[in-house]
Amino acid sequence: MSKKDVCDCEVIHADIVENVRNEMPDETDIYNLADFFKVLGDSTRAKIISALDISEMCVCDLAVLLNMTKSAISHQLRALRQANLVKQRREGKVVFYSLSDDHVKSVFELGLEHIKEKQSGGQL
Amino acid sequence: MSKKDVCDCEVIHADIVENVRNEMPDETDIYNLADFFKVLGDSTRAKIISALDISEMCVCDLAVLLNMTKSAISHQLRALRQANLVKQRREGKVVFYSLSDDHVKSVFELGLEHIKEKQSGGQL
DNA sequence: AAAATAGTTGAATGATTGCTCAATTGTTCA
DNA sequence: TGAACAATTGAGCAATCATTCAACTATTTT
Repeated sequence: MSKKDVCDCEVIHADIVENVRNEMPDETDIYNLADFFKVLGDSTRAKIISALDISEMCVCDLAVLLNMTKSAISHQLRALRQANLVKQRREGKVVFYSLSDDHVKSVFELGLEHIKEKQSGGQL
Repeated sequence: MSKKDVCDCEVIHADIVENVRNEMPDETDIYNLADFFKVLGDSTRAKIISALDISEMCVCDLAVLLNMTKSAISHQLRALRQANLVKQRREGKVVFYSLSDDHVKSVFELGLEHIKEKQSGGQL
């Protein structure tokens, strides 16, 4: 048994651990999922997504709306693009961004439900 | 007009910007939502949640399952606890953790749909 | 009371990350 | 062609964060 190399404790419930190990989603999927949430887990990117959920916008519009530089917005749009959350459309000098699918909207709405519930339910 | 203090560009579509500004969710909500996703956006915490979704587990079990120290697991459980994602139950020396509500499960499943779709649909 | 085990906590550290700044690309218009 | 503007990019910096390490609390057992 070499599992104790890293873990500094005995297995308490070997049966549970084995069962969970077999039932757990593929490690790669979990990793990708965490990366997906990581992209959503920044307030600037969350604002961008909330905005694009209402209307297609160009980089400059987003910069004015969020009171940030075009550069900062562009950097974050890059992250959103790489995660397949937004798509772009060029019209002359202007690049318009919009959400690339409906999943994000659903995920956002579910997340909002969660935080709203915790706001009223428990006190911090 | 003092908005140009930060943004280094002219407003391209003032009407769109104003409309979006009025329609956007409350800034506080977006901020809390981003914090919620930030907690999910780490592979260790995502694994813990995936595991607890299958069975209640103690810190030691999780440490063995994920091949990490109890300390590292405990630190992450603290983050999950503060975000109201997990709850604890003590039984003697052992503390059992479990998911605190169903929202997380739904959010995870939606997120998985998203990444599965992108896997088959587009190539990197 | 003392030993043993499960879990928590705080400080320290190495890695990641968001923004700024400066330079560059791409497009339009004179 | 060159000036003007939208957007992108890379390097650098400060802040955040995940893990380690060591010390500590809590509970059980002898």
